[in-house]
Amino acid sequence: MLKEKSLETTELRLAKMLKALGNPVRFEIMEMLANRQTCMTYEIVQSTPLAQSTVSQHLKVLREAGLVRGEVEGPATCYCLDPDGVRWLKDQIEGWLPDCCSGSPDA
Amino acid sequence: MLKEKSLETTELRLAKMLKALGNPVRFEIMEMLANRQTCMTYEIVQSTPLAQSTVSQHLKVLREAGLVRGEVEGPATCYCLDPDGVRWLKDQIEGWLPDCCSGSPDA
DNA sequence: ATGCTATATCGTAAAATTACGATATAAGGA
DNA sequence: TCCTTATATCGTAATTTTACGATATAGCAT
Repeated sequence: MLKEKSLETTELRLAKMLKALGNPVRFEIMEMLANRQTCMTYEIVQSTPLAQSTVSQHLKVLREAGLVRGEVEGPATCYCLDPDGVRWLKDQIEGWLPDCCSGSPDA
Repeated sequence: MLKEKSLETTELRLAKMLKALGNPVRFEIMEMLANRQTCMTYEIVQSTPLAQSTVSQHLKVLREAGLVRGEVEGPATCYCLDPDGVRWLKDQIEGWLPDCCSGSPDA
């Protein structure tokens, strides 16, 4: 019974991550962080045509999904990918594969 | 230059997949297919409170994203995950990790 | 305290997505 | 041919998401 509860929690967490990544702006932010390792919020804002408040909201969604981390650094905030979250996501998707637990032949 | 074009294509494909997975109904369909290996369309319809036309549209989105395959089987259609697409998705997400190309220490 | 910079939150209009019923298509069987 | 079954597509109403400006919060100077 406890197992089932945590399965549900796993599903919810996964669905939340995927929903966060389903938006093109948030996807671009993830790509940017993957390429640049870290970014100040204002750098992310500058890389888009959007208002600062909009980007801030998107960052919040990514944060709450466990995909990025924001560390306050003086008056600004430094964002980076959350490697644990991303790795977890990767593992979950891998778990969808029928042959996930045996060796992968040629991929 | 050709490389950049294909990078863009990669990004677009990835964004499309994630967008497809960002919807809770489509996510549930993926989970169902991952658990059951294959499903007839009407089985998927029965597993939701939604109209047949709605489910059909969701399946189309998943198909066009390269996440599922539908094979016509007599008068019905048999759906299953597209292992190539799912594996590709997993690899792309793995590529976001900073240590993706070295050995993973303890994960 | 005042002012400046960087972010976050709130309320709301605009845009996009979703779900539906109706209708079309396609494969078999009588 | 005419039904029946299973699925797909179309047009549109309803819901959800997004983007914005305005405003609040927080840190750090002067």
